[in-house]
Amino acid sequence: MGRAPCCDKANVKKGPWSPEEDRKLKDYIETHGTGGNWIALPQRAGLKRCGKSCRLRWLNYLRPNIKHGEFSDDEDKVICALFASIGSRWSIMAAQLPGRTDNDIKNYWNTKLKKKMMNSLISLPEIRKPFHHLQSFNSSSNYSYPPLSIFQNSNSNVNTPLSSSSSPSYMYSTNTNTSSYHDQTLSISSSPTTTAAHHQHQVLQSQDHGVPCYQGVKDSSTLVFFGGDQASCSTSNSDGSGHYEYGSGAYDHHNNLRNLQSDSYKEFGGRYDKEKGYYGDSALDSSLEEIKQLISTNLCTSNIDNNLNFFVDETKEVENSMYY
DNA sequence: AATGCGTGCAACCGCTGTCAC
DNA sequence: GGTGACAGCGGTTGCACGCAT
Repeated sequence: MGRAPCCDKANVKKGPWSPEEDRKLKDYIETHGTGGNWIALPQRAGLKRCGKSCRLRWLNYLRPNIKHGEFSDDEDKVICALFASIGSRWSIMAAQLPGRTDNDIKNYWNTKLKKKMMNSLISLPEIRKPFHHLQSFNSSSNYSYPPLSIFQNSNSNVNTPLSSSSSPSYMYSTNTNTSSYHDQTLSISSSPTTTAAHHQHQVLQSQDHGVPCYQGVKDSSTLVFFGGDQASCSTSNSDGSGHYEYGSGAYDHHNNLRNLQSDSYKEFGGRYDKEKGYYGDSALDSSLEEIKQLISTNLCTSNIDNNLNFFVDETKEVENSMYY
């Protein structure tokens, strides 16, 4: 036999904490500490809560020196850099950001920063620079990213080599009339304000299913391509409706269903589309690996701090451009 | 004013590694 | 050595709030 059950699951309160419960928990811990035993704590503190719930409440909300509110530009930089380096290791990120909790960082990334980065990364000529030396390439290329070492002096845990799970597959072109994108010469966009968030973009896609499929977003001067696998190929929507395809399928966050058959999205970065019956955030989800790789590559190819500053500045610019 | 929708975030869920029994 | 609880973590959900229609 192992240990006794931690608590009577049927007899503990769930849901939001009341001010009175907060006070009891805070008073108890400030007086007695946690004692390294969260399971026994609620009973001792006079709370009808599971120890796990108490721990979460304390760590995420009641603990001293917790920061609430807006994340600073510097914090944005750190989160982006760490995400590129170690992925969704929120607790490690929290260790680098005093006063922030893993839950806070996770929420911030999922609701704001991910979209900011996505909007920024897919539209910025500067971000494409690391790829300029590649005349042409596809998803089978052997290009590999060097490990990121930004924080190696502050925390060895975050100096983890990048994932090698997938190879980059991006192509950029100023040619707006091409339906087959292979072996195109890479070039820098001449349009500084190009963004995939502009609403009238038209969907283009590779017609050649014998090689990795590329989907692009087209505006008057620039194409931005994101790599994908065969599952991301789908029929083109060029009806000018403002809906466009992106990524590798719609992802339903609430039901954990991936719909690889979907054929359009309401809007880049959007949420649930009742008309279509699925979520638009999938564009972001399917490109997370691209975000990580783009951030990593950009960071690794030139001065890190300059690039981080660049991220923040350009993100603001793109955000502003979306609302003109 | 009523309703619907999008968003942010607190809290819960479930998994994994560790450790007590 | 096996079993099962604990602690910690990342993913997911539910709900309140604000804004748009």
